[in-house]
Amino acid sequence: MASLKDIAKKCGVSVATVSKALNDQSDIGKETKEKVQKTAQQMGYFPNAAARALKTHKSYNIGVLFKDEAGSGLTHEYFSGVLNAFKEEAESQGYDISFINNRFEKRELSYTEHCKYRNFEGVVIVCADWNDPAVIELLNSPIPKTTVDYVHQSCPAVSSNNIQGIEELLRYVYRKGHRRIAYIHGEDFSYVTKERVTTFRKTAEELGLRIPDEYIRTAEYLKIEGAAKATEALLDLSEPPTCIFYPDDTALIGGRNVIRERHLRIPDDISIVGYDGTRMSQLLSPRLTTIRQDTDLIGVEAARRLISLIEKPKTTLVERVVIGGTLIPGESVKEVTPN
Amino acid sequence: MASLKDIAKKCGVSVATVSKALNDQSDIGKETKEKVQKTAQQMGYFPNAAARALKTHKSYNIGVLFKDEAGSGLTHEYFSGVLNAFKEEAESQGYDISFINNRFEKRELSYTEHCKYRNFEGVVIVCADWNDPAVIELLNSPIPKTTVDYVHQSCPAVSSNNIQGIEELLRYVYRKGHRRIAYIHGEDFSYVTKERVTTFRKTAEELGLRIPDEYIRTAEYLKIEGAAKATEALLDLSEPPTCIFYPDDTALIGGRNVIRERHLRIPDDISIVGYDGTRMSQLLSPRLTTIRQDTDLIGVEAARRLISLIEKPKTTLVERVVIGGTLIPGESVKEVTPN
DNA sequence: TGTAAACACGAAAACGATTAAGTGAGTTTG
DNA sequence: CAAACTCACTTAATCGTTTTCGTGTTTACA
Repeated sequence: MASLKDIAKKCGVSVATVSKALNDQSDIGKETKEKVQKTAQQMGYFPNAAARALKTHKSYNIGVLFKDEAGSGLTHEYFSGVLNAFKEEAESQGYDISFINNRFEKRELSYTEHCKYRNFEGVVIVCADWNDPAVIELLNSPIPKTTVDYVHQSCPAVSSNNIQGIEELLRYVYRKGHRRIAYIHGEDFSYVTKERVTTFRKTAEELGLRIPDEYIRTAEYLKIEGAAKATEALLDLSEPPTCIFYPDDTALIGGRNVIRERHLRIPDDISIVGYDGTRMSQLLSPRLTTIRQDTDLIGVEAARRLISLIEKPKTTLVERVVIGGTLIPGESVKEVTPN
Repeated sequence: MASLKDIAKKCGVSVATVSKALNDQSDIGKETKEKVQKTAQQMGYFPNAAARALKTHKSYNIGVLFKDEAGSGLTHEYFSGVLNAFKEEAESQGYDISFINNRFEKRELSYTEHCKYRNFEGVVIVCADWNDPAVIELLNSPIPKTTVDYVHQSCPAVSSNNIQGIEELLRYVYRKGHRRIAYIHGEDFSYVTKERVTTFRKTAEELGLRIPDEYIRTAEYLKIEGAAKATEALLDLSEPPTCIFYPDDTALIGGRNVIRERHLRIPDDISIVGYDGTRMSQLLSPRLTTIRQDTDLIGVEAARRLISLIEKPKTTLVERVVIGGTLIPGESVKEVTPN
């Protein structure tokens, strides 16, 4: 409400002086500066964001691209966890968070245009269709940006360490004595899937495991049907696995249901492991063995990188940041004697 | 990038003319208007949000207060579902969404101040500590606002219909033949709990059910421990219930685990019902009998009310809007013969 | 003591838009 | 045919900041 003008009047100085005093500039007398600052405090002054943004082209506003499709966005624990951490960190550094969209008045706007319209200083793409031309345009735009769980040459990327995660998980299961281990993985085209599958194969080799082709199957992330089907197929094999890896904790439920229907006990008859460390995974009984992705750290790191890119573009590295996950032992993997 | 000035230059008219032409004002010749609009289109013009906000005091920006404490905020399916729907609806009406916080540069700002600073036109409070003085200040501020799941005299409130939900659930269970029905409800101080418990008691009376006091127990929302404990107590009764109501789908898991540990089968030995209709509830086996809260409709309705309040403050009713839930039969309640 | 540098502040333009008021040309009207 | 209107457009002020440049006063130094 109170503006620089009001403060200026009250202090008997010019608007320029007030502005400088509040911005702690050098060419202001100590006394005046203090007086102005005190008055501003008393009047409950804070700058008008619009005016400041107009003049300085700094909005202290960060845009978040967050497309919620088929329950894999905002309402999904992993992404919303990342967003929440991102928000906290960005806010603590003085930035506000807004959602990017592609609408403006009655017509459409590209994401990039929307960002310019709102003077976003940077953008984090947490969850999006990476093949969408509008997203690609945004990636190629000069706006500072950071991606989560997707690597693009134009900007820093923060993602969880799938290599370490899968390797750790597989070695853990191996130590528990399992040798017949199946992997139901997510969609083939996904970057994440590729990393995980490659690592799975490589680690298996290192351990001297022979993984038959029919042990490696595909099922959609976050959907139970595919995992259920794949589980059926695995259980129907003449030599079924003793342990099954699932794409994520949610898809795992599909397999878990099938196993229960067949009156097999987890982990006595068959062991299972998930991925994500969702809240749910630890509520179930037996608790899931899974990898907790560190959504907090991912979010915080993404925010730090982005803000660094905004504030010191020259010295900020465009690199991939990989955040390690944590193995949660749970109770869904049984100790067996290797056969 | 392109400003009114650029368009003006290109069209050989004044800035004012361009502004009017684009805002479809009346005192502009048809030809000029078309020419300007076409040029603007070609140049990829869109207004500068900051400049416009500065001049008009309209930011087309809505603030969301969303405090994530102990996993009950952004990362919770119910609230994030509401937020997502709110976002969609608000965006489709030309508003953008930002998060409210209480930080500004190095110091703190109240929520109200933050809203003024950012020129938010309205505020939706989705999830907050309603006893926090800062929240109360915001509620009492003149900023247009809407609350979700909390009723305050100052603004429209959108909430799910707990009365209908509990009544429907209880009548359903009754029809299935259950007579010994226990209710583990959420924290006593909560508005939602009060409504639900009152309704439970009233409906029970209407059905001629006698609910012993030890059948009504308290456990925290969204936490499994309390529900687990309460379940133990219920199962230890000399005459245990045949069906247990839980505060929500998540807390229910606590009870479910206890039941499984005791080698009781759901629903054959005991029936259970949840509340919320979370994704998880339908993944479990057996699928939960629960009430799906219509987060989509709640979000959309909250957005509509708020925007209506912003755009036509005189004619918008400050009333409570109650959104009905949907009974999801699931498989966790068994048909029994009443005893 | 004279000159230069340092200091403290103000005037004014600018950011990009909106809008009330003004202006000149053409049109209507009595 | 002069007065009164319309129409279509321009001028200029304004929103609240920031920032460049200018100016007057004080201090420093030779």
